[in-house]
Amino acid sequence: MLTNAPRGTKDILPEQIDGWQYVENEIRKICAAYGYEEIRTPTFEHTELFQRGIGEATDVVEKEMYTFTDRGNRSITLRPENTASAVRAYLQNKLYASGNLVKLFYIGSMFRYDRPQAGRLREFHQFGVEALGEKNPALDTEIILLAWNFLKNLGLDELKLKINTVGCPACRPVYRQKLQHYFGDVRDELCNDCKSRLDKNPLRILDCKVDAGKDFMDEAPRIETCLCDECREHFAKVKELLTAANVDFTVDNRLVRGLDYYTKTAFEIQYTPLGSQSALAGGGRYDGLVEEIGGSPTPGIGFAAGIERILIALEKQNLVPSAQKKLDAFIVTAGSAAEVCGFQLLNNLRQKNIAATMDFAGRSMKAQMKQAAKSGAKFALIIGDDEVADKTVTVKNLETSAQETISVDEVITKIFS
RNA sequence: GCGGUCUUGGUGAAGUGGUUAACACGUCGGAUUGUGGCUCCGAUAUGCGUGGGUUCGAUUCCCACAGAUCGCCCCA
Repeated sequence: MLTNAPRGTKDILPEQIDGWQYVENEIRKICAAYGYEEIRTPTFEHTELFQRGIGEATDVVEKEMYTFTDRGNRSITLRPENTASAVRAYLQNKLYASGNLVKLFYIGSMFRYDRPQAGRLREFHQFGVEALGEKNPALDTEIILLAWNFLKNLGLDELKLKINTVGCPACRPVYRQKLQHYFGDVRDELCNDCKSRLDKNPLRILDCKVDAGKDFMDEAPRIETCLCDECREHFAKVKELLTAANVDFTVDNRLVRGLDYYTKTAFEIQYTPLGSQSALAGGGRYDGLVEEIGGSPTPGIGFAAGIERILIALEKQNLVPSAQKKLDAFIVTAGSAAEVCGFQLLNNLRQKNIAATMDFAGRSMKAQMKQAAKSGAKFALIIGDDEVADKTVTVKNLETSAQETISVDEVITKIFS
């Protein structure tokens, strides 16, 4: 118990950190290229921010949040996603004051109380971007391209980009009603989940896997038939620009985002080998969110990507580079006088940022040599009684086995410069 | 939240209702004087996820719980 991290959490160990840093560096690179700046928001927020931002009726808010009352009697929630926080920070810090489009990205832990699985943790890490203040469909495309190129550049194959439009407050209600009528007629044939979705969120019936094969699905009304002119043109433009950018995508009318704030463009990038947790990134436009949180009407669009999932995908394809951190030197000593000299030398080397270490366990010289070899150090710096007396060091090149004895004072200049 | 599978040392694992829980890797030590990578020798689980139960006796059978994993769900 004491030695087990809570269910759904994981330690990221030193041997895994290369992959994380690699992905984080790639994130920073591509965000710089696209003009997105990093923001870091608090790990927890007022519960109400998520209730309002994500939507009361969503699964995330209904049953997946880590919510507690703090000692000051505030209802606090560990962030289940970062879009609401980013928008809150945008408003609180008046980032809109620049008058320009505000482009942000973040990397951080998110928390959802879910049943853990490979690629699904209770504390997990997302990277995401948000662009606030512009409704141009070119921006939708920019965001999709950022996500797509990011994953492509990592070398992942078998990526699938799916896009859809979910309408806006003018046309979605119309579609919603149409669906309710349509599925209402075949209510008895729906699975139990979908029966309750019928009232809450009929759009979600469309991507139900239980009912997927049933006859009435094919005939279900399509959103295209209900879109208002603005949404139709917007979607057409996004598709046109994606095509111009030479990106393969499929329009999936069943792609419905689970968070209430999405409007118009919705997209998802899947990596099919991941099985049931195949969504690497997902996002879309959320033109109503800023207003919902208390700002003046401001369009926005963004996406989030799961870093653990990306790493699983990279591992599957052997794409995680291992940065070999080699030691420059391993100091080997024999005798207590030598140990002091060795320690001095160790300190001097480190002052010059030369990666060095020595044995502190009092092992035999032979054992120290073994360790030196195993450490990957290029040089063994050997100090025994003779060297102490002469103020010298025997430098052995562990790759070539060549060795020479030189003055201590010359070690840094002769060997490591 | 629902259903299935799994859980043996630092790692990969074999195995049995009953005296020493195989093997391999790793780790540590040694093979005479101050020198590694090869080879050889030796050491390395009072313990078989946790807690109960059945039994003369359980790591092996039963139950519960926990964790991992797969599918559902959800989503990144």
